[in-house]
Amino acid sequence: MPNSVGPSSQSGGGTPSLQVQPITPQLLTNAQGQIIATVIGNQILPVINTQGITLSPIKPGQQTSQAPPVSQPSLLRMPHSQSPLRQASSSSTTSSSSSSALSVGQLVSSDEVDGVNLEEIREFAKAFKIRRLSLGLTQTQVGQALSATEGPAYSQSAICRFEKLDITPKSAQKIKPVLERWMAEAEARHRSGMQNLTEFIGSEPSKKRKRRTSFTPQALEILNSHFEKNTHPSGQEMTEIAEKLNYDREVVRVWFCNKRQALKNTIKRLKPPELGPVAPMDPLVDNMEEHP
DNA sequence: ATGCATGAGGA
DNA sequence: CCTCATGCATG
Repeated sequence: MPNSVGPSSQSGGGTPSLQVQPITPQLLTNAQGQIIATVIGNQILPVINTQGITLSPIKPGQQTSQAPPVSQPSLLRMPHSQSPLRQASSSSTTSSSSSSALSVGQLVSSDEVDGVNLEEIREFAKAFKIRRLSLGLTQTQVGQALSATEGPAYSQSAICRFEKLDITPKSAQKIKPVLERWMAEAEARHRSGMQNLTEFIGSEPSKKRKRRTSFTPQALEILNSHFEKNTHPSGQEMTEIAEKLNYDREVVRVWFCNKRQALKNTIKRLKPPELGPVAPMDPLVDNMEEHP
């Protein structure tokens, strides 16, 4: 019997010390891959929890509407006369080219890039997954339900990537309100006994798409070695690579595009906010997350 | 969960 | 051609 849960070596009567243990929700699934329950710490909340959704860490100030309050980065106010032109209208994204680069002289207490609070995103992503599982819904079901409603729709892939934070901060910020809004509705309906969360509005016949190319391990090694030397091969170079490996040139080009993109997409492993009195310096922390 | 594909928008 | 945001298809 494979014990799937983590170490619960908790001898009773221990001293209530300040043991910081990040809540790591574990999922109990059956042979069909269906979620049976969610385990958080020492508590187990089964999905058949018809009413008592015991998790509502909604703190005051959390908007349920889709109005993006666009929290402004704490700007240092200059001891000067400011122009009385201050409009709180949610302006668009001020395209800052450098996402990761931080200007010197701008203290960033909470990590955020492109005006996105990664901290908040991380928090919501985790909460979302827990709430989704509490309703007994799969990523696919959420995706389908989302397509059936007004507003932006997202696929299972998108849901997955959001939960895993395998996306850019910008994307996360965009999808968050959508999921937030939908989740609120879903929970409301759930309480009403209405199980019609996975309504399926017929999908139109979609265009046929090219079959996915499957690169051989040998080809991948060649491609990767090229990529390490140069992430941006010239057209000429790509043509030669394609010839040598006997793949479509376009396929090779796309491979490089996707490869480059893969390196950028992820707000995991973006430096988490430094806690406490300024950590000396993190030269290079390679943090491999486990994959649940 | 992730790899390759598509398509819009930008130089 | 590239980057970016996303999704279909697949392991």
